[in-house]
Amino acid sequence: MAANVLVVEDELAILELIAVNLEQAGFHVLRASEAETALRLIGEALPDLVLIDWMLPGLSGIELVRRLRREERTRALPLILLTARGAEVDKVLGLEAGADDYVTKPFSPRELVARIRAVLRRRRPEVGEEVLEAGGLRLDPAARRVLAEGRVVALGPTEFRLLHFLMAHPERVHSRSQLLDRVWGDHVFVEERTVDVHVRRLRAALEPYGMAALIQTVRGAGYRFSVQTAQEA
Amino acid sequence: MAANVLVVEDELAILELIAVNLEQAGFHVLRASEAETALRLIGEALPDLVLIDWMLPGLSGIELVRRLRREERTRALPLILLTARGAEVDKVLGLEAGADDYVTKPFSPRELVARIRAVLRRRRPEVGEEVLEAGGLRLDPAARRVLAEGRVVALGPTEFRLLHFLMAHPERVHSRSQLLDRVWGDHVFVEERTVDVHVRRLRAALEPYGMAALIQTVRGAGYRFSVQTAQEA
DNA sequence: CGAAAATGTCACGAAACCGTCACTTTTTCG
DNA sequence: CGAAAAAGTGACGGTTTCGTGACATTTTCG
Repeated sequence: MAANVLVVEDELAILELIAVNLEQAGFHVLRASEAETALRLIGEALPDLVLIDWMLPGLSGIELVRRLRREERTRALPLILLTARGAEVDKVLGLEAGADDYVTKPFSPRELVARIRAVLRRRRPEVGEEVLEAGGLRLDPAARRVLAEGRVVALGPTEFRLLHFLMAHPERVHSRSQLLDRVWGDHVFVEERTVDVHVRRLRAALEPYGMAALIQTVRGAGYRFSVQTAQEA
Repeated sequence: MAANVLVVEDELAILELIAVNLEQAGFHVLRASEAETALRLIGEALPDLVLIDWMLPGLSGIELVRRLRREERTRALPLILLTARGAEVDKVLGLEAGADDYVTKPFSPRELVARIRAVLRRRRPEVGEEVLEAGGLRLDPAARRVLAEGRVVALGPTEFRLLHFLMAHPERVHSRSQLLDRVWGDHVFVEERTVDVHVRRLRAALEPYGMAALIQTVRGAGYRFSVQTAQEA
């Protein structure tokens, strides 16, 4: 998951309270205390969701929502409004302006996290769901399962993602840093040699089916999934 | 499409106006002019969506919404509230009570139909009433009964819905949050780990028939109902 | 009303998984 | 040939994830 959430809130105590809760729930948090900073951050690092307080100095929360909905780039950006209890009218205006949801202060942290998750879930399209087949291997992303000649191959989460990526981009070499970016994630810092270890684990899992040769080492460059050169061993 | 829509509205002129428009749009319309009749109709012929006027004699619209959301059988039922213009507070209360959307009177017929379609679309693709059979299990939604090799399996309501959903979408992984959305319902906020516990209860119920292996854990991803891999233990 | 059933949450322990390291083997190249 | 570089291998500690039993609360129903 590890979604980026931008929190726009001028009361610092509340801002931090929210941030702590979100980070505990596994989100990465960006902070802004007024609309201008928020807009700049959105421009720089397009977050996955923005949590906006209704009361902001300068450009108000609802105006920020309207503005984000108007612009092409941010039109589909999930937005949640924070409103004070009792300001009922505002909430409806917020929803009409294009917010995806709203949360009233004071809020329960659990509800906040639940609503964020719900909104994110609703937005996410299904991608990379096609079944991949090559060299006697069959990888089904929806079922999270790999079959070798009809037999189930036991893979850990990381090995599965690694094989998924390699099979989605076969017959070409991927450097260790590329693999770290695409399989582990951009912002994750791990040693490059970690890739070696997971390649080894993946090979070990394929070995019983005689398919370890599908994952090939290209010395000085990286790894490759290839059916063509697999036989030559 | 041909969805069943129950309209709850005490002003007969408006009720008929709505009914005509909906029928023209291809919906099948049920009518009720107060909450008690509505509840009876919902009990008899579980409609696909209920359109509820805020102002009703006796049990008010919003109380009806709350009640429907509380009860097991109707928790996931799509609800739209009809409110008079200007009654902003009501709308928000309605949404908080669990309505999926609201429409202000006077409304444009086109908007009404559009919102109904939108809410229905957002809903789960209805898990039908058809009998599901897989891996020696037989689930009959109409009878709300599960048979394992001909013998009745004792399941609680939640376990039944969980198994129903899993069997309706077999051979693919469902994350805990997906399951919460589609088995518990969008409006419910419960911990993700709750899913684990119910999976455990479901497995315990299937265990005596040696069918616990049908429900599989996919580490880091969720759960899966699968006949294919069930044997390999 | 009161017993029974169902539900959601928590705490604890076991198992799986991950990243890193030290060491070995293989390859490259002066 | 022999040293250096690159990749393979096995092991280990720490963390995450999941299964399990227990418990309090709510709901159902006689």
